[in-house]
Amino acid sequence: MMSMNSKQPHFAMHPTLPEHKYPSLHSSSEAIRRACLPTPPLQSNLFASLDETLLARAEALAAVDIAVSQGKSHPFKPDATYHTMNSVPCTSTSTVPLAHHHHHHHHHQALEPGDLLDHISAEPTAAAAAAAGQVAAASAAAAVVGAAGLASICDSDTDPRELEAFAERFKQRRIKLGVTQADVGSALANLKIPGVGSLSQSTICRFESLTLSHNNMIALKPILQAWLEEAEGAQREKMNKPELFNGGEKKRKRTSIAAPEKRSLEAYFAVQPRPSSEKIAAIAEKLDLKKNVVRVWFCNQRQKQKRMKFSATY
DNA sequence: ATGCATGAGTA
DNA sequence: ACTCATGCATA
Repeated sequence: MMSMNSKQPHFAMHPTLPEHKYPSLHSSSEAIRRACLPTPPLQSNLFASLDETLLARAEALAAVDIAVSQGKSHPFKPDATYHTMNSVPCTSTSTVPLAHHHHHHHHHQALEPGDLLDHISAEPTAAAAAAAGQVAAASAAAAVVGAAGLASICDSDTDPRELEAFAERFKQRRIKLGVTQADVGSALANLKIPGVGSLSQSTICRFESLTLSHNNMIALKPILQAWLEEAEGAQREKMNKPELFNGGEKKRKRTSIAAPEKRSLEAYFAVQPRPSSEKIAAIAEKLDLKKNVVRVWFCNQRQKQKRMKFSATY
């Protein structure tokens, strides 16, 4: 008696449609993103296997940053770390979500010191490359689709421009309907689309602002499009009631990493986006943060790099 | 709107 | 132990 109300079997791309699957959506798109990204001038560890060097350097950078910013603004640091560390292993916050699945190829986890490349010359058109590599997606309407159909869907649905345009239209029309992002999220469950449950306000917001991965945008588009059409079609109906109240559940406390620590983390990240477990531990200790907090921070940071908005995918 | 977190699926 | 899709909590 604690979690069973909220969301249920989330939409999972297309668990009910075994017919199509993304060929190699990930690998290709990911590779493209990396190739197109500004690629920060890191890899400074061609010989430096010394963690200390990196750490020190990163810290130095952070220090400089701090000094500069505060040198003309505040006579002293705003506030030290005040992160609410609740050692409680949120195991009770089980929200029973998703049931997705994906598959990528491989990505070297251990970046060996001596890694070159990273400076791939920009490919002709990211869009073209993406279209070529990503011959998939389309969950809702993907029912049958012949060769021709597939081709067309491919093109229009994977094009970042189209996605951006759709996101814009979506928001516009959503507002026109006088519906909030949260409303949309919960209303999705009413669509009764196999494998599609409700989504949070967060996700709808991120869709509209393109702060989701390219693949995620592609997967969500048909679903939101379907909702939009439904909603506009029955523009007279009354929305559902999100009657959601909590019966004394354990609230999750969000950890807050103070600005100074955050700057340090960013400095480390610039040098080594994928620190080893040991380095993470070292960083955690230096910043007086829990190791897990640091680990998660890096994970989230990596995800951010892949979001549409900032990925130079186009 | 966004930061930190969870968990399924992988490798 | 990572990636990816998502979400709760919060600014």
